[in-house]
Amino acid sequence: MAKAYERIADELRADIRAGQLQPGDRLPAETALVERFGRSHVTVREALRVLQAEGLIEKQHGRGSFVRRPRTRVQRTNLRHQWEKDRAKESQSQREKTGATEHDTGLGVNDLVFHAAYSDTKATKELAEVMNVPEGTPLLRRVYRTRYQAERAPFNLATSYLVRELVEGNPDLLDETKEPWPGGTWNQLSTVGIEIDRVEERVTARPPTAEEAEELDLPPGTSVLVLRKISYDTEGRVVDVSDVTLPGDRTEMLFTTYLERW
Amino acid sequence: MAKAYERIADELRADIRAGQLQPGDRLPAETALVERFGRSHVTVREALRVLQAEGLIEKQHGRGSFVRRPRTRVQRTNLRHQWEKDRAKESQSQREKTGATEHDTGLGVNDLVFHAAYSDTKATKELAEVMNVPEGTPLLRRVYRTRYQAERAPFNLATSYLVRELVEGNPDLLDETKEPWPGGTWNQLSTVGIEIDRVEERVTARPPTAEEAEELDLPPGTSVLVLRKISYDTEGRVVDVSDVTLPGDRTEMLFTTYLERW
DNA sequence: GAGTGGTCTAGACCACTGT
DNA sequence: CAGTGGTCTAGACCACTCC
Repeated sequence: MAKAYERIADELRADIRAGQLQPGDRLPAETALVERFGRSHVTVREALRVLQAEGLIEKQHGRGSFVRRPRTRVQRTNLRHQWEKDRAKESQSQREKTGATEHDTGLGVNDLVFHAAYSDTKATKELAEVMNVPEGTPLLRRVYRTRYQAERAPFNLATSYLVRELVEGNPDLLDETKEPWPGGTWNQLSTVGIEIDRVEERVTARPPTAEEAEELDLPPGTSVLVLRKISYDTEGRVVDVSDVTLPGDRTEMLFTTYLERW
Repeated sequence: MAKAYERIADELRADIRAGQLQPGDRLPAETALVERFGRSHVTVREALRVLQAEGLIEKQHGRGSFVRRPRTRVQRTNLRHQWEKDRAKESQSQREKTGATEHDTGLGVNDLVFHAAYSDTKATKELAEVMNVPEGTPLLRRVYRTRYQAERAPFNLATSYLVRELVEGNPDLLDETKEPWPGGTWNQLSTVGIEIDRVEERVTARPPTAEEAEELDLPPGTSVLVLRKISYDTEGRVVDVSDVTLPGDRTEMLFTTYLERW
């Protein structure tokens, strides 16, 4: 015999898949479902919880439960790296016009709110290994939050680590008030003679931590994409390690790989 | 005043983060927690559910709740595409020795169990758009399941779509009993004169559907990585579209992008 | 205030695991 | 069998939204 909450969930799921309940539609109230299925409040809520975990519905306190609509996606492509590198060599006025995020989203500079905070830190064992420097090497940590002007929550959380010694030749690079820097990190690095040669990006997925869910305003039933980006310069040194957390339900990452011809 | 289940979750979470509860450790029994916090069974379970959704703990019916250990990861890199293309031109005996999955996982051919099923289908509107063919174009659908010999559940679900007209010149390509094909799809395509030129991969993350959780044996509190791989040949045609579902907690995707020098 | 979902209780019984 | 987590009830009250 199937469990009661599963039968309820199955029936509602079928209604959604069949289109009897359309995206945006409100589900019957919990009290109505209690009536309809002859089960307790707790059991009905368990069924809704299953659907919520599948990302099929969204609950809104005081309003109701709704069939979820797909969120508009932000695409992030690895073609941006070449674009960023090219941009780093352009004139100041040209560079001021647009940033990498605008490139990805198609939005104007004025639609986005940008926040940066710099701090000094030392390489942990794990970071030291990735960056190929001794443990304890002084690093510059830069924390970024970017959000749409119209929304409260940022749409990504980014932390970048630079080797302090490599960048302190230009004091402006240690000054967070210079952000947002026209031309981005790769222009910053070019001022101290560093040219990026290749980028490695490692992608995994997991449910958000409590803190991430809070900060990114993620509803239950969503995942985050975790991206670690490692930038190598032309001498093979690791010059930047960035950890980026992106909402899984609104981010699409696009990677293009070109192959050698036969 | 904080909610009771949140206070319980916070306390247990702190214990885990502080290392008082190590990965693999069993948490106190629910009845013990009911005692300790002076709350009802339901409330304690709500707290554990929060931790489970964060992927911090794993519940095992009849045994207890345990602090989760990180799962061993499978890395999937885009360098494999060049590797696969190179391999497609090697001798039959050379190609038989190893497959792309073994390349990724470092395992031998004998550690893996491979299953393939072919069927005929027609391009849906969505697929037709991606493949740049008319809606209804005959396609060959190929469904793959790959798993470790020692485990029940496959570690990915893959579906590939080929334009039937492009491949039917070689009847062997329509025969699922020829799988696993030494040298993989790109060798198969080379037998009908197709050379792959570039690969686009789109990555998103979301919670598993009920069916995926079932088939991949995913515990609650995990996400899936969804990969759509589109292969273009040297004439710019889309020759393969593959949809792959990967467990987020054991898959790391690595993409390397090379840049032009200044 | 009416209607919605959210939290909580005290208790019962079921299902699974290990001895 | 004892001990674990899983399901379920009937009811109370709280918190939020909207009119």
